Amino acid sequence: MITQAPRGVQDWYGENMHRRAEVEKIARDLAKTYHIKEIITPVFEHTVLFQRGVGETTDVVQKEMYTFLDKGERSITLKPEGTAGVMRAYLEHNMYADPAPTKLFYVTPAFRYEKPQSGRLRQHHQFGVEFVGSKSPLAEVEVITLVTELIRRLGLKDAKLHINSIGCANCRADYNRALLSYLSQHEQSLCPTCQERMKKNPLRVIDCKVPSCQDIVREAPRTIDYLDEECRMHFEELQSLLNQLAIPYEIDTGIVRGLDYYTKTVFEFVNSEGFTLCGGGRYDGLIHEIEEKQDIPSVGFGMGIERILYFLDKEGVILEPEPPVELYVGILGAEARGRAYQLVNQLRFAGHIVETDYMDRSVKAQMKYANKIGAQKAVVIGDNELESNKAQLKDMLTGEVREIALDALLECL
RNA sequence: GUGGGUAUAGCGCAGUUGGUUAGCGCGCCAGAUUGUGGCUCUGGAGGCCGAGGGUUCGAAUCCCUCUAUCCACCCCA
Repeated sequence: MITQAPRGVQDWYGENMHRRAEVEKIARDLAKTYHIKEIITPVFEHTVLFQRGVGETTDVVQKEMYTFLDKGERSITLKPEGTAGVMRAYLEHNMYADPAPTKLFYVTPAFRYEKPQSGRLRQHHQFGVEFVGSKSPLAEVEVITLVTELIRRLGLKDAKLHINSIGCANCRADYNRALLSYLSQHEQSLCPTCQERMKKNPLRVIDCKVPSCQDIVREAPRTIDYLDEECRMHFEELQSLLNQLAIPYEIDTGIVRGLDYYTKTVFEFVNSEGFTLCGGGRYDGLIHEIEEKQDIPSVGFGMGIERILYFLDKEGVILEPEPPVELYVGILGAEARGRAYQLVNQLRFAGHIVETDYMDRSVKAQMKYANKIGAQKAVVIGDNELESNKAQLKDMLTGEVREIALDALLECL
């Protein structure tokens, strides 16, 4: 039992660890070209931050958070998503006093108490961006172009941008009234969960995948028809910018997103089977939820790294492989050990990937090992080599051997 | 949260209607003359058959419970 990790969490090692590191590297490198700065916030926060930020009525807050009392009787929660903590840090460190906008990216674990299945874990990892301080649709465009390019660099082909506008608090009141009155006409035909949703958060009914509910939803009032003048203009401008940038998109009035903080723009990248690769949108009300005296607009998105790896795998995308061992240095005899090892480290310090023997293996076994770890070249260092300053450098791919001066080994790599 | 499948060596799998020391492939370690890999051959290590209980003379095999894991739904990332 103690050799088994808790349910829904996994270790990262070997090939999978390398693939994750590659994805993160591609994301980081791209973010930096946008002049977006990295931020790391704590793994846990005060519970109230998520209750207020993510929203009391969401599933995430209601039943999926890892919440506990610490020894000082404070209610603490492991972060279930990346945005709230970043916004807290933004306010705590008065980043609104810096020249606006503030552009931040993060790579973070996130914790949700859910039943694990493929593409769904209790600890997962997100790469995300928060663009704080701009109400311009160019902020959405910035985030969307970044994701578009990220998906391109990762090599994912099967991804389409879907956008929608769910309006602001002002439009929402009108819309909810219209939606509720429509839904109540069809209440009997809705699935039981949707009948529940009607009472708590009618917007969620839109997301339902039950065919009978989808039939009803198809005719339901749409958020974009209830936008006020400002929200409508905003959405139109966004589309115009996307058109100018030749970024293909589709308006999908079905996107509502699962977190309460979204306003105006919401977007998702989905594959042909309808699975979400990543999602985001605008949340102009979030900062106000955390600190009432502030009212600062923001846009962001989050991408699940595990999910990206899953889709990469599915599409058969091959990422940059781990660099191979350039040279294996075999050691022959205890007398040569110290000086051979010194040579190994000299090459390493010069930037080369070098491996050697720690197992006191025979030369034959060492060559076998060099072959198994995929070393490109191999050389055996014994007393003879150290005395004569000459060694046999073997190309492990072709089997060719050539004699080289030992102190010129560096130049042969 | 609801429903279904699975659990035998590091990995992938066999294991008859319950029957004695639980196998195979790959991998790992060692050897096939003295200082050079890949191919081949030989040998070796490695399993409380997921855990606990029950039925039985006898359980990897049948039954129950638990745990883990996978899949679908829900939700999401």
